[in-house]
Amino acid sequence: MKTKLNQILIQVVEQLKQQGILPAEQTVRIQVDATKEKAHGDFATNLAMMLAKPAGMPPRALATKILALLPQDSVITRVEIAGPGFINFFVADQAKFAIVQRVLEQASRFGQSNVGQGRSVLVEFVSANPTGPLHVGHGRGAAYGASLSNLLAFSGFEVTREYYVNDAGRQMDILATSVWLRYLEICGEAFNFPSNGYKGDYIYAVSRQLFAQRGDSLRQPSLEVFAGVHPDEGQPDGDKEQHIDDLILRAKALLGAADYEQVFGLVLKDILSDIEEDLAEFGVQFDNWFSERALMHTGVVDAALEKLQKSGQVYEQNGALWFRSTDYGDEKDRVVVRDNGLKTYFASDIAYHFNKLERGYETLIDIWGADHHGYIPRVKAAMQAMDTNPDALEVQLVQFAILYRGAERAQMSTRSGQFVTLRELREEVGVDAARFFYVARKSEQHMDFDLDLAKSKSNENPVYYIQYAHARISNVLNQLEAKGYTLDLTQGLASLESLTQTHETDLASKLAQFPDLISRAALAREPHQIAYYLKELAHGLHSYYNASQFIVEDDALRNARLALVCAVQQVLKNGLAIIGVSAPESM
RNA sequence: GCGCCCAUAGCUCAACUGGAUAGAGCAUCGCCCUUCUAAGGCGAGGGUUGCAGGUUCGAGUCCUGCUGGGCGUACCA
Repeated sequence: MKTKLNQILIQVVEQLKQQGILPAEQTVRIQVDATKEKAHGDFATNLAMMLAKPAGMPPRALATKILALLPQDSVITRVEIAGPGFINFFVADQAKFAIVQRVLEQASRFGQSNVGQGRSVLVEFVSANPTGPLHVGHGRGAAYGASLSNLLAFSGFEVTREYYVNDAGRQMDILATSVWLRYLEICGEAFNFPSNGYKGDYIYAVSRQLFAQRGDSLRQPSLEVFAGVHPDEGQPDGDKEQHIDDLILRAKALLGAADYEQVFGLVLKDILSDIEEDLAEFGVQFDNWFSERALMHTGVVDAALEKLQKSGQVYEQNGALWFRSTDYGDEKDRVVVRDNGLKTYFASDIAYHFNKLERGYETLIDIWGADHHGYIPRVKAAMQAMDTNPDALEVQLVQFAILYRGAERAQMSTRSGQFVTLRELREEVGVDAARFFYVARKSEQHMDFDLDLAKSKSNENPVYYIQYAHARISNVLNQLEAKGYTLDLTQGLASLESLTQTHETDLASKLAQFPDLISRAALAREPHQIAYYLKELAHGLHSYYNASQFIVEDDALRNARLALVCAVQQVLKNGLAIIGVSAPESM
């Protein structure tokens, strides 16, 4: 309907040009919107107001001219000029119900579009360091990324979901060393655990696993382990960073390359499989787990650096290698190889983003925590320096969820071992509520997450409101059989003209908005719009349910109502599927 | 200091990307279960959209300057 009005208006604009009312070279963006208020009809356009100036006449006068040019159409019962110059269209009730048949025919495909035009998109999200379990902060990125990916796939994009595994670098060494130290404690060694080591329970679990596999064959006397190690924080002249770095060197030296690798590999595998399982239970799945270590070991990072070197975009200073990111608008140049010879995380990221494009993706969507926003200019700079288009990268920042327990703010820190994990959240609140809660908020909006509220009053969560609407319809269909009727959709679709209630036309209009809403949400990367739409649709259903009985004696009326309600159920289901929430048959 | 993000009802959030009288849920106060599920419905109250200017037919939305909060500003990841 909306596209039809669009086409009509395009023709009207052409005629205005021919009549000399509009300059021939005038470009126009036709805008037709579903109205918020019923008094304004079903659709409205602001065309006359947009063109008032180029036409050199008042909006309402122009609107009158436009009205005269509109072709007769049986579907449009009335057109009127309103307010400052809006043109409102009133659609015949009977035409509104045509959507019911479309929904039922297209079923799970209803709402799909081709706005993506088959463009290949790589959506990279979560990508949390594998140094511990996911916490609730990651949950928001996971929920957003998964929903956005579904939304894009539904809208004609070719989507690949990727998790970048930061399995290289110092944090991983600290982790491996922490595991070994806990292992030594299990063996019976006594010492002060480094203040900067990882202290979570999951470290013990891996250490016990290590002990089970290797007995005490990796044991070293603690005196030997701490020999020559810089003192820890809290001791005279102590430095926790220096302390842990020295311990890493001791671990590597005392264990040897092969055994160190085993410890490293054990903890990495343990944590990664835990993350993968955690996400799967949260309804989030990846097509690809992309390893940073692999990127380094296969020489991809070196190749990227070499490319920059050849084009003269890196230089040496103070023993480090710098990339001239200021040439591309960054605040300062960035180190890619440190004076100790280690490549920075940024070096891998240059190679990684180049690699993404090399794999053939046209659009790269990175979903990052908002604390990484300062990182965007340098990555874009690198893409430009690597001779690729920086506009191919689109960074979606997700703000932190600030956790509360009642009025008290809960602190999160992976290393102190005090945090709320995603797993705990799932168990307390449930997957559906958690997914919905996260995705119902605009991603760049700061968000307060009150755990006490989420679990103690979970019945008040809006997700149940939507699910309830879905379940209610299932229940009606069950009741239908219990009362000895059979659903006859063919008759229902043929009898839609018997639907005359406001609730019914409202629902039909709402259904008709779904495809457009999906396209808009996909292009804006805003899955939260779906959540709000579903609430409104559910509200329409609940109102209708309270106002009239669906299972009535009149066959035609009964089946018409049921056809409408089945269509509502289908759309609820499609929308919920995109945001990763289940559509229960009963509650 | 500089940069990015945010500020909307008591609370948590929307507002179709510049449109008409700024909307929902929670909380508060009235009603509605002999009916297909009351996890529901109907209604009421609640607002100078942080403040001050500007842009235009029209601003919660855009521009400038403040105020207040978050984040960033590493040879960390």
